[in-house]
Amino acid sequence: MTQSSQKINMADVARAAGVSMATASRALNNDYGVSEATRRRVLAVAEELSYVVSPEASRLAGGDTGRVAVVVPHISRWFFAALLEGLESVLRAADLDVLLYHVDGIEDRHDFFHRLPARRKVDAVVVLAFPVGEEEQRRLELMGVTVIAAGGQHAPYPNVSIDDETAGRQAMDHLLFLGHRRIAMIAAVDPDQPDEVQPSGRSNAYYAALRDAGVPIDERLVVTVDWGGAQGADAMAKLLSQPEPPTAVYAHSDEVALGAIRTLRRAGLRIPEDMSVIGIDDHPVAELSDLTTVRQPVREQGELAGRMLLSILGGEDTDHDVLVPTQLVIRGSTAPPRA
Amino acid sequence: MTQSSQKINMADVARAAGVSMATASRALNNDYGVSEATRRRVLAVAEELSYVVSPEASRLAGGDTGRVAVVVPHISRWFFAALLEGLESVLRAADLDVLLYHVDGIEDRHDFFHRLPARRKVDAVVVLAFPVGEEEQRRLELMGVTVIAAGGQHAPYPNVSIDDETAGRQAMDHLLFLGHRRIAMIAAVDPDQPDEVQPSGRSNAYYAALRDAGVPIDERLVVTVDWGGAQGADAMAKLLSQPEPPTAVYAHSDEVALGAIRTLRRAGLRIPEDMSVIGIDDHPVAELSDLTTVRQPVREQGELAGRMLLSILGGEDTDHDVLVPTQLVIRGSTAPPRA
DNA sequence: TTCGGCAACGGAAACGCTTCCGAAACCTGC
DNA sequence: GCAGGTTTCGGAAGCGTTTCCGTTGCCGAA
Repeated sequence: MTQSSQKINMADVARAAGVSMATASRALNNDYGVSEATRRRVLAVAEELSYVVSPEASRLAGGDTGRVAVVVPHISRWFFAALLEGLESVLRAADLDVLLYHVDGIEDRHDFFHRLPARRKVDAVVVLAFPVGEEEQRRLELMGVTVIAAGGQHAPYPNVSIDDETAGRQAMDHLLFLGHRRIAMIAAVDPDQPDEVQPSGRSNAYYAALRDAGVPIDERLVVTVDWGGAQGADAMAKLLSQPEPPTAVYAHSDEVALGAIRTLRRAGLRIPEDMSVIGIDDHPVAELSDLTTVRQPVREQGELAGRMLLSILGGEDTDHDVLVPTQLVIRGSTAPPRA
Repeated sequence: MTQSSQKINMADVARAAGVSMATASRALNNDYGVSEATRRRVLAVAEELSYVVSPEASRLAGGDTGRVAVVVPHISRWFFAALLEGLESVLRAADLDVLLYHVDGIEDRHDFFHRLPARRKVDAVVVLAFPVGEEEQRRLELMGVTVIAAGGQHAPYPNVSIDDETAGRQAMDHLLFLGHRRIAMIAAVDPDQPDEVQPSGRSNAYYAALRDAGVPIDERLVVTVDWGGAQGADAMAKLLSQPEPPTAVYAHSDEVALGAIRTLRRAGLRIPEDMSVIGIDDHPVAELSDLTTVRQPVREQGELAGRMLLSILGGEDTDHDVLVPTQLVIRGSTAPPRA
């Protein structure tokens, strides 16, 4: 049994290597002031004894925790998961551990900011894709650590995200360019977020695009639903029940768009002949469903946020806000309206 | 500024409450041997001073770390994310912190088991949905902590998962019941996993079901691809290029099935009239795509694993293996073959 | 009144490291 | 050969808790 290895500490290693603990510590941490020969010897002994420093003791004595808290409102939705994946990869590459905090729903969220379970446990916190309210900011401040954000909007912290309004414009302009004039919008809101802080760039884009195109706005063509495919399906039904349905639908996300498509299919309508549909995100299934969309690089945003954090932690200056570009991806769900 | 709160330690609290550190510690930890009045006083002072114990110091002196490592091969795939979500929710409810380790690809995986970055940092590790090789088991043992698994197969650890073979049988039996005889299988393997440890329950089900139904096996109807929608699409194309294509397709997962459907649509074939398609998992988009599938409760598996871990950590006995039931969900992608 | 027992509490020794500071050993150029 | 500088290294003081023992004070029983 290697059970005994549990009890080995730095003193043992130092003794076995014939050096003091001070030197052993420096060697193990690749610190300055140890000859190459000594370092190698210490490292060899450590390896031999299968020794690893106790993070607890190390942190108690030394400085930072080597951990960062990541706060996410959802895990199993692709967007959030992809963001997390990108972030985790760069943080772990930098030997930072990721503490995952899923704030599931408004109550859980309140609890998180109130109890601050990550307090004293991390060097930084990354807020993933949700807007932080003012009171919540004040709570976060109590932690006294660096905070950055990714994937969200209007964050008061250093932030990487896309420009939602631009993305929305790319989608709308595509539909307009194809000749559509009766364009509906299925706006999606996250029921888990307080209303006041909901970003609205994707909605703004709708109105701005129509205005710029000189198309009058018909509020009956705007449906707001909770985020999700099923809700998108319902919204589409609502749109189809109107006396003068749209010829195209702009959905705030691909999932919502897919829901809309299901309704259209069930109604016997063909896509894109009878109705054009466009989403945002470029969710993996968008490609499988031949859905035209606006792509945003999600994993990259996570990675970028990770690098941003690393450099802030390293004391470097960085851009406060990084905007990553989005891009129209034309597939088979959009076409000019029937003449 | 509450900056000063950073420096407060238990000694300060003890002093302010007029007790010794020993008592303060006991009060803060709800330990035995403190009068109710004293405890309340200490708690009040702590709250007042906005004090929280230093986890590092606490762990150094005391026992466990209050953390558990979760190892996942993928994050942005729905199945893994949902599993993680369930697990995280119960662990965090039990005040355990979740350390996330994404082993991305075979190299990263090797590195993880070799360096054991979670060593000495956690009380337990949860292996999420991937088979652990023998050498890897040996490495894990070095950590000297509890290990459990979820969502995977044949784990040598306490485990919660579905019975893949049963799930596969449910899918196959449905197709057979509908009258299909030429049934193809699109088998999916994870390119990130070593071949030897790939579970094959879903494949076994295919052969067993056909055998039991007295249908001769045609190996040309079996296509094995890497996991993923695009690969499913390719596989379907391969199947369609045969002189005598199948009348139904059994895909190892919904994503793969969706890929197959895209190919079928592009080929102008109707589903289910010209071809039945069935998947496994009940991915959220399966509903949106009207895909018949075999549902497995994913989040629940994560939660179950969490509870299992909790009771093991609590010293209780638990079932070593928990199998959660799967269920056929009939939607619009399957029908009897054309006469 | 005395004494055993118990609840409440305090002193102080770990826990395993990092790092300040000083000492020793080595090198350089003259 | 030596002053002065540069490395390399060791001693030891923390870091902020938990917990083992002991002590004190109080109560009821003898």
